[in-house]
Amino acid sequence: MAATKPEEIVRLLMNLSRSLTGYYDTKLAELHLTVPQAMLLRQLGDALPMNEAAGKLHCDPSNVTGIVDRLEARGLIERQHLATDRRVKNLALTASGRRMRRRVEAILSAAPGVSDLAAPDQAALLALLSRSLPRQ
Amino acid sequence: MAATKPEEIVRLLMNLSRSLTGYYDTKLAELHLTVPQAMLLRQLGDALPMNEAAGKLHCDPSNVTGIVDRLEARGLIERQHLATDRRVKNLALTASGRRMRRRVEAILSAAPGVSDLAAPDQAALLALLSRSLPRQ
DNA sequence: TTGAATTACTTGAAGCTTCAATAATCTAAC
DNA sequence: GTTAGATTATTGAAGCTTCAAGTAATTCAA
Repeated sequence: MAATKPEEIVRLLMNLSRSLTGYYDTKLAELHLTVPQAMLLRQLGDALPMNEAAGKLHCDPSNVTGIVDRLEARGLIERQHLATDRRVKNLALTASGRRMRRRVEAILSAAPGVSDLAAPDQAALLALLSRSLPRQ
Repeated sequence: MAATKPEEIVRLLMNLSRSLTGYYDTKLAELHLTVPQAMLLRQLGDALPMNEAAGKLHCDPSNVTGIVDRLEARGLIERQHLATDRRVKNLALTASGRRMRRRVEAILSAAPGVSDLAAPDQAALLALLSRSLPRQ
């Protein structure tokens, strides 16, 4: 039997990732939310400095500014100045943001395809993925 | 033992995907190429209508226009009008594009993390991923 | 043959992403 | 206390991405 080409694994991995993102994108569109907006809402169980939000989202802090602008314009979150450090702006959900976050969580907790695997296969996949992840 | 949460698998999947893309991005930056530009070059073993290039890249045709603009400006590819159907523009590598494509292939064929798995584990991962991919 | 659909590509708007540069604030060393 | 250096958030530029709309060319049917 021929050796598995890592290249082929990468191809499948990217396809699956694109497929999942596409699913979330479609579901979230019903709420008029984008994937990055939903990812940010998900992190806001507790108020969070923009700074730390960028860390959770694995993106540049300057990126958070725009996402927050749009969520704030819709009244889903608000920037709160921190009294102890006036550079920092805490992101906090509004009442309507809290309701939206519950709907977002329901959508993001689904995993079409992956959840169809039998439990032992899911465990195996989890193990293999975590061993493929460099560092941490 | 608690059931594996599909959500956790998705998280790892996205992380691995981001990690791989980050690796390619860094390596390609040395060639002053972006990941989408490299992905397009990789497809151009033979000349291809922009149309079909969009299909291979799983993206909107309008997206190809901009990527091609930039690669063409650097003299790596060229648009060739098809005589038999003057709507179609074939994308073809220039001589310098062919050299660049070889360097791109060397970079994209690497799979850090994944390639460190033992052969049987790679085979298992391949199988699990392909079974997680919805349809076909 | 001509008029209506279809197809290929492009453009513009909106949003995401990164990087580099900037303003405001804070910390620490002097 | 003042100043030099870090840190937080923002802005602007460049590129990617999608969708909607537009143009040019082709196909097909009446």
